[in-house]
Order: sequence, then structure tokens, then C-alpha cells
Amino acid sequence: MTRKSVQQTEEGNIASRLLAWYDANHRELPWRRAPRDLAAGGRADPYRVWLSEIMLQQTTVEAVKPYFRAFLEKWPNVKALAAAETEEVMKAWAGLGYYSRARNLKACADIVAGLPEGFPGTEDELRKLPGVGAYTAAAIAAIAFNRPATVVDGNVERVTARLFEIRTPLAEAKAEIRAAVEGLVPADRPGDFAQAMMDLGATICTPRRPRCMLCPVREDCRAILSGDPELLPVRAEKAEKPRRRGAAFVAIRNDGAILLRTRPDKGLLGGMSEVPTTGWTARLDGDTSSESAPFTADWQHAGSIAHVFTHFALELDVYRASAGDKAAPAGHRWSPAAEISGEALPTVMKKVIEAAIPGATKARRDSPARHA
DNA sequence: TAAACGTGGGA
DNA sequence: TTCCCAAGTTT
Repeated sequence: MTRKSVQQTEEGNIASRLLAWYDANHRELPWRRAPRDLAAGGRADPYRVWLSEIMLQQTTVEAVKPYFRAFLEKWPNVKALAAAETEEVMKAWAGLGYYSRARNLKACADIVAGLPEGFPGTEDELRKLPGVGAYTAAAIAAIAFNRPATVVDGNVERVTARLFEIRTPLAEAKAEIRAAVEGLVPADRPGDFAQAMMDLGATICTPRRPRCMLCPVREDCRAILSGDPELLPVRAEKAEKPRRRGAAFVAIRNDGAILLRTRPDKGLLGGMSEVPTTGWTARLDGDTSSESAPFTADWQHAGSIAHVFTHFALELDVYRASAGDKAAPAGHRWSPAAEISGEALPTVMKKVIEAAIPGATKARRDSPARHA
């Protein structure tokens, strides 16, 4: 009935083919309910959908999996997460990147835990939550609440630009792409449709070397007919990445504790822990390490590390010194050796500490991080 | 509108 | 090695 009427349009054909493909070829993911489960009356848990969507923002599925499992084990529902300390959330998020997501995650949990109905089910209401933008609001509405929302992420943009041969550069093509996707969304299974588009983009309609021979909608794809699908979507060329330098100081107390401090909540690596460093904008001419070290000591050059952020590349000279039993300077604290692996250390800081003390950031059996 | 914001894996 | 860029949001 409704299915037949939908299939009478070209758009309906695309959605139907895509859903049939999804039924047979969907990826199995820790946060996903299989179409079979949903057909049997299963419901996606909004908490898990939300948590996974936040983690997946600009982040690969493989990187997210272990973090998703760890979060779910520590905090099985939104009230548990709301009861947690922000610091613990930052520690659990360490290494995943884009740390404002962790802060917003906690802020969002605090809000939702206070709502009688839990997560709202409409895009408009979801969109008001911290860390939830246009994409995430639509994804949660569609996947967790079966609303016919138009879900547009990077995969969907690529698939759609190829399907409709949209050659407008991506930045200016957003509205056009959104309108095209909106015309495809089936009233029947909007959540599965959204996930089908994303799975197609991730496994078939890939950025490079798309597997068009395996594509369920290749007969509907205009990019195949009149060009090279791999050339779409058209992206603006990216600006050259500035290179910055600095120095980092690993101070080691007699008992093996390391001197740390916490970065401001806003900005790069906001709210995360670090060893003392110089500023990262200055181009170091010669050795200025002793001037900007946290205290005077016999600082030894322990090597250097390189790390690439989204908008600049960083090289840090790493200095190491024994600190005896010195008290921590203002704004700093000593982190016991056994607790280093559980600290909210971003990857760049783990590299620094490893350069000074190999193995220091690896989890040990007696480390609290393993018992938490 | 554009820049800021992390990290890791694939080619 | 180097480049690309992934289930984006915020300011």
C-alpha cells in the first residue's frame, strides 16, 4: 500500500533499493539495532544513539568502538552519566579528540537527566542541547525516534553529490544536497534509511576508489553516467598548515610522580591535563628552556615529538629533570606514577611523557584506571 | 562565512 | 613520507 505508492517515484525506488541493500549488508555496530530487531518491535535506546553520535562526530567508527563500550560500562544510562564528575568524563574521553564534545556530553546529560521524559524526540528540541547540531539532532530523531528527519553527514553529502551529480563545491552545495536528500527520505523507515546512506558511503561509495559495481543504486547514479564519481564532491583546497614549536617539561619526583597542570576549559585541549610547556606559537631560536621551565633544575633534553592538530603542526622539545621532593608550584600538582595512565592526557601529552619516561603512560595492572 | 577544534588509519 | 579526511559543532 504505502510501499507501492512510494515506489512509484524515482526517489522511492532509490530508498527501497537502499533499504533492501541495508537489510542484507548493514554493518553490525555496538550502538546499532539491526533492522531485524527493529522489525520485531525492538527500540533503539536514545542514550546509546546520542552517545554514539557525539563520539562519531568527525571520528572513525573503529576509534569510537572501545570508547563507546567503556562509557556504556561506566555509565549505562543518562542518569549515571549525569551523576559522574566532569573530570572523570574527561579522563574517559582522553585520546578521542575534540574535547569540547566531552564537556558538552556531560552538560547535556545533566540537562536530559532532569527531563521527565528523558531525551526529547524532535529535531527542534534536540538541537537545543549542548553538542547537538543539525546533523546529530536529525540522526537521533530518525534513529531513536523514527522521525522522518533529513540526516546529512559527510557520507550522505558524498553519496548525494554523486547520485545527483552535484558539481557545486561542497561548501556552497549544502542546501542543494539537503533538499535532494529530503526528497529521498521514506516515511516508513527513516532511521534505517539514514544509516543505510551512511553505510553505503562508508563501504561502497567511498571517497576514493568507490566500489560502484557493488552499489545498489548504481543505475540511479548520474555521476557514473557522465563522469568519474571519485571526483565528486568538489572540495575547496585547504590552506597550508602552520608549523609551531615549543618546549615541554617533564618533572619527576623521587617517588616517580610527574608534575601536571590542567588547561583552561575553553580552547585547544580545553580542560585536559598536560605537563608544563612554553607557548606554542613562538618559534624557538636557540635554547630558552631554562627560562620557561616550571622551576630551576638540571633540565636534560630527552628528545622531541611531533604532533599534527587540525589546523597546525606542532613540534615539542622534551626536557626532563629530577625534582627531588619539591612541592608542586602554584597551579600544578604531582600525579603519582600509578595514576598517570588514568589522567585526562591528550595524545600529544602522552607522546611527550613517553619521550621522557618510556612506558609511563601505559596502563598497569595496579593502576586505578583498570579498577575504576 | 570561516576558523577553531584531535586523532589515527588508509593509500 | 605525506596527504586525505571521518556519523560536526561552536563561535
